[in-house]
Amino acid sequence: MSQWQELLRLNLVRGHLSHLYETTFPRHIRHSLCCYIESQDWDSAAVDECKANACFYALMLYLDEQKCSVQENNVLQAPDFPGMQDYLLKHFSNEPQRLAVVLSECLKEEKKVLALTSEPQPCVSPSVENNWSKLDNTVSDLKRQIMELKKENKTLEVLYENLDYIQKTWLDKVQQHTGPSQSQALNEECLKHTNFIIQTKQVVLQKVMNILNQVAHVVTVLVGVELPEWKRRQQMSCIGCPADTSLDHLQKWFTTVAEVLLHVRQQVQKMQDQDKKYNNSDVSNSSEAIDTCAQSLVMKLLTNALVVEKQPVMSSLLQRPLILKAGVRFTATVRFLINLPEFKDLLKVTPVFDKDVEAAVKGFRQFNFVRDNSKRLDVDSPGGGLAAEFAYMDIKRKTKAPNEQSHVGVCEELHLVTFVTTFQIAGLECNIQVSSLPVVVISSSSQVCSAWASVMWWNMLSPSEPWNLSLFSNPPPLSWQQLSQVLSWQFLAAGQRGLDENQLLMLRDKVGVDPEGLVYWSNFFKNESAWIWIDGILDLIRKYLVDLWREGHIMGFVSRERTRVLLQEKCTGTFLLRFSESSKEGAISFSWVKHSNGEAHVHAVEPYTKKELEFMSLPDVLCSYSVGSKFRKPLVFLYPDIPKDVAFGRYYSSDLQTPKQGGSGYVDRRPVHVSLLPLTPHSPTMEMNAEPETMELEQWFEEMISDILTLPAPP
Amino acid sequence: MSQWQELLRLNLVRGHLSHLYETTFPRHIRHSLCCYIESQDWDSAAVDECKANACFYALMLYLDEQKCSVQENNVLQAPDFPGMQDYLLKHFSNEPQRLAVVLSECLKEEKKVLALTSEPQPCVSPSVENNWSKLDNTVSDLKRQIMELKKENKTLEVLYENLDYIQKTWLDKVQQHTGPSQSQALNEECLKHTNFIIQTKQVVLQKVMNILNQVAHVVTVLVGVELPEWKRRQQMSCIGCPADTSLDHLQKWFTTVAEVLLHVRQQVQKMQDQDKKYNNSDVSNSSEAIDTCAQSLVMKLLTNALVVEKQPVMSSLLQRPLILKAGVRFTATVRFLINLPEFKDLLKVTPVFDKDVEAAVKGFRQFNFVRDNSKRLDVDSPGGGLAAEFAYMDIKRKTKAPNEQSHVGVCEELHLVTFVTTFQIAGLECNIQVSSLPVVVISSSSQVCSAWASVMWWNMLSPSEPWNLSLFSNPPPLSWQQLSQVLSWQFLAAGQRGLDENQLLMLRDKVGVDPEGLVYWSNFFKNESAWIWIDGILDLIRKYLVDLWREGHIMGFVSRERTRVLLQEKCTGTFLLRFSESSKEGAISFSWVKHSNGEAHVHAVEPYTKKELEFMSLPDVLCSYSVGSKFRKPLVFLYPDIPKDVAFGRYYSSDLQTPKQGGSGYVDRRPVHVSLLPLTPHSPTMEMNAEPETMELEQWFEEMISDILTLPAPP
DNA sequence: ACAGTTTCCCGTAAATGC
DNA sequence: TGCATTTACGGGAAACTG
Repeated sequence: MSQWQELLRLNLVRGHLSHLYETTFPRHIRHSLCCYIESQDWDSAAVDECKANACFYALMLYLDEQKCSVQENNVLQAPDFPGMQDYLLKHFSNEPQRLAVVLSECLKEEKKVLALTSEPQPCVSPSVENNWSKLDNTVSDLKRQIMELKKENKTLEVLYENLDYIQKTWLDKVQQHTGPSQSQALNEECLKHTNFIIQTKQVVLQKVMNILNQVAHVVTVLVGVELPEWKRRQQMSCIGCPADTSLDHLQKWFTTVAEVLLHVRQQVQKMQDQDKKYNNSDVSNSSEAIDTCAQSLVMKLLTNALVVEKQPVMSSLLQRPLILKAGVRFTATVRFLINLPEFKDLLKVTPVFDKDVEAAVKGFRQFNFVRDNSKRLDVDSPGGGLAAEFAYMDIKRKTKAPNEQSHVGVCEELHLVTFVTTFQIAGLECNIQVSSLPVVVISSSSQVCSAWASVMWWNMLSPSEPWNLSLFSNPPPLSWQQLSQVLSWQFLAAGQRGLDENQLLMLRDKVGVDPEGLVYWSNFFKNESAWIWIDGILDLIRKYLVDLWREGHIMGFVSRERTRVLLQEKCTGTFLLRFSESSKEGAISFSWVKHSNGEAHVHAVEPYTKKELEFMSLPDVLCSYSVGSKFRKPLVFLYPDIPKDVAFGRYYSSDLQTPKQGGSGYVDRRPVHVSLLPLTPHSPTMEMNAEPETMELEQWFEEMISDILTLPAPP
Repeated sequence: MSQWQELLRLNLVRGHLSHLYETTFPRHIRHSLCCYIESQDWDSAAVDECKANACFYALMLYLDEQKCSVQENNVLQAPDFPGMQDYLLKHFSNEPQRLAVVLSECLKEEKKVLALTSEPQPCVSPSVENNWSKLDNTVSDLKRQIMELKKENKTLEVLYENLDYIQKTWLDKVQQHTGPSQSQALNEECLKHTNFIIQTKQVVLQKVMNILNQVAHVVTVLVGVELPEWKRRQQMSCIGCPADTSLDHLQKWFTTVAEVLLHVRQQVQKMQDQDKKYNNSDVSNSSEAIDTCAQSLVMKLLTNALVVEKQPVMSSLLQRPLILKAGVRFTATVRFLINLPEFKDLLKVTPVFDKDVEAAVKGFRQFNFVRDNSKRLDVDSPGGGLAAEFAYMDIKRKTKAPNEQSHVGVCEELHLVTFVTTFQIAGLECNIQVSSLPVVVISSSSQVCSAWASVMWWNMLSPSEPWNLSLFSNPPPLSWQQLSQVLSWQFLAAGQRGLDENQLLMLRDKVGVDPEGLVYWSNFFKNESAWIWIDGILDLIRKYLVDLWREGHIMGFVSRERTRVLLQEKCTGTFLLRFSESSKEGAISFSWVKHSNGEAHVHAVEPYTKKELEFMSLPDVLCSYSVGSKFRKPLVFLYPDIPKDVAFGRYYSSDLQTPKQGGSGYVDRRPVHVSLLPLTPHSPTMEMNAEPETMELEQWFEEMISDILTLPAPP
């Protein structure tokens, strides 16, 4: 199977990948030519113009062939090869290398997605899928069984009724109108029938018990395995893990099993009624035991059926759930997994803040909801399940209690939103509730960074209920393994690409890992912390560098020293992008190498801050950056050897070379960033700030000559 | 009298002028050398380096002379001529022309301030000052009179007592121990005394009436002229007029007159008491009439003594009072002009929103204060008067009434803050109140612009109470005369410089003035209005251009056409700064002239917005702006002929030519704005974007040669 | 549909508490 | 005093509402 087909099979062409094919390369071409594309070595072609040309023309040839082969068959049903060829010629014939870069990139991204999926971690693995289809089968089989049983029971009922009718209407008549022997025969016949019925009933009861046993097992699996696993997946998803948090399967299983159980109880009830009606007491006991059993299973299912489908989240911080700001609205969705008509509009759910939590004891601040947020679970259109979105919740701090004296910071306090409901169904009184994951309550958006550190830390540490809300009064360490995982997710969430080995190694040094591979909360988050620095960079990426980060053009986390080592072996003009280690606000710099007099000099530009990138995108900076009074361009190849314009060209704003004549009558202008190179450390300091690089004279004469040649002749 | 002395006499060296001498030139030098400085032609020197040098050395010589002449007298009491010389040498010996520019500028500014003051408008004119000293005299004379009268009354009282004592103790004794004739003589003597007393009393009463008459006149002047005039000055000051709003004089007059009146009443009371005591009823009538008269004068004074010293203003919009935002705190100060000990802590003042205003009738929105803002008037330290600052007021909108349906916009609704107080003094029950000027209530800061338009318009139109709060349901027009005045004030407030004739002419065209010289509210403020555009520019000046605007380097309001006309007669490289007419957000552009092939081409750069100036100050832009691939600098002289660096040099940031080596290890960089000049309209369009200006080749060769010569020699 | 108006809320700065 | 936390509010945008 081709890589593409595998992706399609697992339904992985979505999100980031889907976006990639919306913006950089037509998905339909990737689809139609999947095998051919995967057979070519785009990676080499991306860095070798000759190879790129060769690949491009090979592709054109291939398309020619396809066109021919199609014409022999049916033109209409075949892929639109001529269209594809047109597209490729139009977009890439002038720069085949860009095609190579794009396709190499796409294939790499696909591989990455496939790799992610096959990781055993909290993503859905094939073995899980296997379990799921087994459960699917089991559950549908249970439904089939109960439906059959229902039919049998119906038959039984008919038999009963017939027998009863016969006994009641004919037995007397026969006795009156015929002899006792015939009456005796009839009686015996009836008795035979009765016995048959009783036997059948025993069989049916046996079947019911059989079903119940199976149901009990399924319920155990659902409540004990599948639901906790979903909750863990949701938990990980909250902190950025690309996990499947769909409730479709669970809802189907819960619904069907509940349906089966309700049917069971209904049938048992019927049989008990029959028994009463016909004064059979022989089976009552066992049927009652069955009902009790069914009832307890129903209760088990019901009490676990209420789930927080979407954890509390503020609309402005969708990527960072579980952070609530006092006085600002947040949203949460609750779903009842048993989607049966009898529950429609039955459940009125009320959110309660810190229900049963003895806040005062812990010394936490206390909050409550400002208004009544109760909602009835109604059928939501897309999924068709019973859900309610609590969209206008906000909390307010209670006037401070005197003993409210916490020894943890506000972002280390953990609170709960609990959803409570009470209802009757099938004679059962239900009081059920479900809590959100612990939330952090802040009062200013400047605390989001700290709050998110808590959320990540806590969720990595606490895989299952019951939660320890005082975890941060003595926070356990996290293994670097775990921390690097969650950090990578942050970058995946912010910039659609995680962190690679080298980047993580650099971060490992920054964060401070103890010899046992553990990271301590105080090191990670408290003063001078690595996290504040990382979060600044995440924000930088989110706002200004998504494209470049997604495409992997930002090495980013690489030390100054390593930058020097990497660059000095490359040719003059090679550069790389790295995040400033000194700025807490998130800033990006570039370093480039210049060889002169046999020495390699690596320079780094003053980092660009968010404020500056607001004005001029990084690609534009890279495009126009100049050095010295002659405005030479020192940036040529993105490390290792990608021509600058190949990597960033598509993100340049309309070029300076073609001034727009917008009719406004104004002369267009653009900012260009210029540096005077400082004197290189090894050369003796000169008095004047003359151009320190003597090599330049030669280069400059070349430029001059070429400029003179291209100038229009003087009149 | 020298210009400087005139300024000092009128106490005009404050505000903008004072600031000027804090930042650009030492005030003490200006002061000590005032006549000499005013005798030189700095204006010519500012644009002629030779003259500037000459002036500088002449000044040095003058100082030398002064030094010598001083040494003959007393060194300690003379101005510090050596210090001045040191200062001037240190700061200007390298650039005498800058001294000329600075002094020329200063003298111009001084002239401007003098001119402003002598305008008849709402500023304090000499004739007014004259009136004030007259009032001063009248009032102190009144006080002198009443004090004298008090003494006389005291004497009178002693006489009375003596007489009484004699009559009561001696008359009987004399009758008993001596003969009736002696008794008769004594009786006659007493009668004579009594008559004398009665006569004296008449005279005193006459004097009292005389005083009262004078007081009545003063009260009429105070309440009818001075107070309304102060209120009008305050009103104009609110909308930017540089008027004197000090209450010192009024407070002094009110206080003294009230004191006089209270003394009058006290004395009259005393006399009435005497009359009662000694059973004289002959003067009672007239003294009672006097008291009634005094009482009514006191009441007239009291009811007018409460004033809003500082109109309601939000702390974040100090330059724009009378705009209140619901839910945001604002401040107002109330003063009681009668600063007598008996009023201390007596007045509890309560602010009420829209008191007695039938809001519902007009359909205006209704508001009220959130908390009780009552305050007692206490002695404020600086002025020593009775005042209270209401600092934490904020208002909230009432739940909307059903008939609340206004046909004017929210910024056209006018509301009042009324300050109410009730107290007893000298047996009088007083209910007095004073209202602020009408305020505009907004709900979002985006409405400030519109609200300020209303405030300006309204205050220009309504010189005195009673206010018409529904003025905007049918807003009268404003004369261009008035509007241009208030517009100029806005620029004075925002950038410490008003608008000149030419700028106003350009604005006149923008605003749209009808043939009768009237401007209509709907034209000025409503859709596509001039005001929104102007306000954007005010904001631009306030935030980024105060210095340049203050110094008059921004022509600003000048049409594109006029720019062309002005510039084409100047030499290549002459430029001027003008505000973009197309941007509603406030943006500034520069236009420059270039002569080539005998034709003058005037170019204008794409305007710079606030967002861009946030990054790079306009002087830096002007300094670094370059054109073409060779980065030529097209800006040389600020119109008419000020060298660029003379005008803007002191505002350049640290120069690109001297890269800072901050030890950070990063290469410093700076943005430079670059344009490719479009092809000039008259030359035929060329295919490639080669340099269109052929003149450049020659210039470029020159540059090249000079560059080669200054390069370090190759190794 | 739409404009005038209000609400919402981030991000920063200042105030407050501890 | 210094830090942690909360409050204030401009400014931009979304939401409301006639």
